[in-house]
Amino acid sequence: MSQLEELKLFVAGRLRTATSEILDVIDKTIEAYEQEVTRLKEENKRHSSLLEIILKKKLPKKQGCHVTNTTTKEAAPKLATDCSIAPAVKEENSPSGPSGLVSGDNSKTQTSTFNATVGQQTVFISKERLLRFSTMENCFFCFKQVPASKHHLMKRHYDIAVHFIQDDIERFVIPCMCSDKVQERSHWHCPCCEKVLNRRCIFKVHLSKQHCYTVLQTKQVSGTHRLPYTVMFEEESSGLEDSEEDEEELSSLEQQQETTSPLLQVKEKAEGQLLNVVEAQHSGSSQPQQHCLYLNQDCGMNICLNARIQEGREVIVVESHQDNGFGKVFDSAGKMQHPNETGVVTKGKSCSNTKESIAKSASSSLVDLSPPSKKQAKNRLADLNLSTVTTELSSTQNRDGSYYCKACGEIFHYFHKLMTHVQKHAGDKICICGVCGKSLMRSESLHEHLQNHNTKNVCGTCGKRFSSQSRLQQHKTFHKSKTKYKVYNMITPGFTQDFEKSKI
DNA sequence: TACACCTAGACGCGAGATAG
DNA sequence: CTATCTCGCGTCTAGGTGTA
Repeated sequence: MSQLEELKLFVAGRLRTATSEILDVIDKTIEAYEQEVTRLKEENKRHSSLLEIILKKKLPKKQGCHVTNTTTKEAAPKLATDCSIAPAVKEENSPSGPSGLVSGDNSKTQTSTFNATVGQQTVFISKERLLRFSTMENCFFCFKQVPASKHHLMKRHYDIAVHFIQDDIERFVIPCMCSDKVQERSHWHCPCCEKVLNRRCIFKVHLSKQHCYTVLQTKQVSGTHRLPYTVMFEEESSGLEDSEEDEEELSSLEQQQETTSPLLQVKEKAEGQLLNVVEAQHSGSSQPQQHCLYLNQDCGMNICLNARIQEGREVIVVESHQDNGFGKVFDSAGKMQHPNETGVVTKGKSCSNTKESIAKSASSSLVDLSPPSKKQAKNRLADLNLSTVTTELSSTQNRDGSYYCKACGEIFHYFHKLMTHVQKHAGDKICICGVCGKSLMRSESLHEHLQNHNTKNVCGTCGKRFSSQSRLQQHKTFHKSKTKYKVYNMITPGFTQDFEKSKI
């Protein structure tokens, strides 16, 4: 037997051994997996029956107590039939919690399509549902290896969740750090359109505008107000371990509800006072007033929208304060320039071969910048940049009518968008603010920037200036939410501890 | 047809909060 | 104290619409 044959036999033997070992491990894994599935099936059944008991016997009596309670009451029957809700939402309703992800029974109904990379849910209807993911193993929602402790889930996920109302049910979406992560940051999975958004505010706007959901302020959600009646619900939810114990708890909970009903009256009274105070704060403001505690988001998002619609576009007049040097603009030669009445000083420069000639003409143009009309200034800007750029980085129209940039090949459906794009290849800023001298890429950006100098967009609370009315409105909602909590604390001192650590 | 404008979203930065 | 994270904001980008 040659050495080659011996080697073959040796390798074959090793391969057989390795294969058998691998198969053993797989068998064991499958066996353990099946056991887990069986256990979870039983657990699911138990939880389902328990949920039925709770829904039948307990929750109808709590109607009108609190949002947290009504959500659970309505959640099961509604979610079961609501086809408009994303798979993740349906999955959330399953009592199996995190274990449901591997449950064979639930595999059909819980196929989460919106987050294929992880298959996890990020939409919940109660805090307790989220806390079922609590484990000392790695957090299910974090990309990094972090133990999913209760504290972690609360601090890193629940506390910054986005709460919204869908079909009269309060839900919340937690941020996750799954493999869909955007720039190593937490992000948000839209439960409706599967879109991944990387900013909380963007996600809230997305929910509000794209899906017309009522987005609640973070600190105004029912789960955050840790009144006794919400604690009551927590106890109820935490008792989902054993049906017998649950029956006992249900009876005790009924007793608790009776004892806490005066607290509910106090809370309703407090809400009434709160609304009065809030309305008083709104008086004198042009913003629409809101009359519902749980429509606070309307004070923010929706009011913001209304304001944008109602507000006419403002004419910006930029004043150049040359006495103190503020607003002075200098050309490349150090010569002071006078911005035109639009606050725009065009700076002609190109990366082309004709750089010198263009710079020359640009320089002369700058000197000659007597205040022409805005349109003239724009035309000059176009003369200085676009025409030059197009000669150097000329673009071509495709047969289908679209345009593409010869420099990078990027395709545009609109010619003017191509022209804007081409400016990037010129490699220089083209617009300079006549007030502060800041250079910006585009005239639209400059227009937005100029509103920083507009005294109209000043926050009355903190005095901050903003680039646009919408930004100011967005900022005002920040103050508004804080104000409400101050009021809330005054009315119901019991809340103080919860909000002491907030930004108030 | 060119331009202004609106809108949604991305991106970067600084400030502040918080966990370790 | 430091690293990490979120948030608010300014700016940029691109799709789309209205209008002169």
